[in-house]
Amino acid sequence: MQAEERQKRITDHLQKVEFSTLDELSELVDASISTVRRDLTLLEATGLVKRTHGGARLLQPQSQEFIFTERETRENDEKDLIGKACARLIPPNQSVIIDAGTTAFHAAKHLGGGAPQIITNSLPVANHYASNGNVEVILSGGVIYPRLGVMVGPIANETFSRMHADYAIMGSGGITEEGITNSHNLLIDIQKEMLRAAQKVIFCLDHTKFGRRSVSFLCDLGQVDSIITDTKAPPALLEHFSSKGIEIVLAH
Amino acid sequence: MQAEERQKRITDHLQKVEFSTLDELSELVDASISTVRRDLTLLEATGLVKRTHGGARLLQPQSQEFIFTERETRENDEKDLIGKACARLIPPNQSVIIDAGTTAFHAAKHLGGGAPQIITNSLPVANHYASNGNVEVILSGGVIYPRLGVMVGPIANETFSRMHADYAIMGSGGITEEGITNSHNLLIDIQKEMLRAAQKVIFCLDHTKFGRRSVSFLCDLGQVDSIITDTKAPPALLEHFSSKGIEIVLAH
DNA sequence: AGCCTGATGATAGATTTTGAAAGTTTTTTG
DNA sequence: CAAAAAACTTTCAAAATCTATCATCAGGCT
Repeated sequence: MQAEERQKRITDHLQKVEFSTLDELSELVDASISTVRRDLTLLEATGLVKRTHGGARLLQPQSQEFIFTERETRENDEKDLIGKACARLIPPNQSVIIDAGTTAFHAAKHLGGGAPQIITNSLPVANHYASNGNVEVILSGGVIYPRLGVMVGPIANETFSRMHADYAIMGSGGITEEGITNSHNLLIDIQKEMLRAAQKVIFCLDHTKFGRRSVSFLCDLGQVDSIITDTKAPPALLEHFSSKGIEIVLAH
Repeated sequence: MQAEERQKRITDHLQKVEFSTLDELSELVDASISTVRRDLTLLEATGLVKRTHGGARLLQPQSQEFIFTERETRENDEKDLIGKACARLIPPNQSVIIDAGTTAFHAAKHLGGGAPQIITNSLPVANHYASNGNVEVILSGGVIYPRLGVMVGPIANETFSRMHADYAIMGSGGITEEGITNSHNLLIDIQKEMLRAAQKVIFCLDHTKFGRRSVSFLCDLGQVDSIITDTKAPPALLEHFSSKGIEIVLAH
């Protein structure tokens, strides 16, 4: 049997059983334990499978969650730091709108303490708090945009159009001197409503977003109160934003 | 069995029973008491489980992943069969409202094939389809009711009040000759809207629900088109419902 | 052919995990 | 309150598993 076929069979098998021993796999693909070991090391590098003592297990059991949740978290010291810095900016007991997207999600993770009301259109954020009794989570509703777990469409729009909140924690695809841009039109409309609904607007943007321009225009800099980013953000741009009266927080 | 699988089984078991003794766990995973102890110390470090004298208990009983999700499924042949039978009743390409609750959730799992529109206030149902591109899921929005992952409140109510759908797949706390009852008032209002919005109303009720009466009245039998239950349901009551023109489906 | 390459299976020594048996602490019982 | 029982921690040797290495073999190339 070919190496690729073996590896496919192994992953398929793991999809079904979640855990498996080396013996089992070795018999399944009719190869020696050594070979299965080697296959597993390769598969592990792809991120689908995790080697364990004596076998392997599926890394993301069936409902592949959403693009983030655990996987991204590992590598993202950066985003996580931004998230923490953002959470520190928010006083306890405020109502907070949380945008959909990985960066905002990381901020949400650290909000736990004193946020009595979280308003979001992000399914991952909702899941994160759903089982946690001491935070009130309001979901916007709407059509689920599959891979990202965002709710979009008229229902989501309308919910936000009728909301008011103390803070909005936002993410986006890019920021330049001309303003903030994002990639999806469906999201833009909702984000505009979020900006309108919030007293204070915080943008969480890692350094890769600076100087980038996505397809759709979201808002100009006048609507932004704070920007939280990491230490690799270009100082020139930061200086410019600062001169426009935007609070800049460098997460470290 | 390998370490990780053992630990998962232990947590799963604890999700169900909240507390368990070492002997019990040791037998469950077929390992020595020493090993179970070690596993528990590890699990305790993750924060999910708390060791106690003589056993372990779940640290955050609320965080049980909405009580259902995927895990319980395996053992629930009964509810699963009801779910399958329900899915068979629904022609392809219909819009389907799905109630929150375990029974309706099981029906949702089997709908995948030809249901282009699912409308629900259940977070678990949403999660189940969120990563699956070929089903359109509309979430009602609302405040998340922690333990169950249901969205409730005015936003949810209003969303449903403006919807129309071909089918509603419902669950409830009890059914008697006088009608259908459920336990939470917050849920009742939404369920009433669901019934109104749907052309055809299907109730999924396992046999334990027959003859039981919960605190709040939901609807009388005239509003029910079909009841799906298991073979242990009391024939006398079934006969009575049938005589009122309700279609009865026994899942087997 | 002859040589190289890459994959495979086997083996030896290092590492981890396991179960059991010490001794200590906590809980129960009289 | 003290003794007994149960449960816990620590320790240790055996068992299982891992990594690294090596010999073998099939296929490709000059």
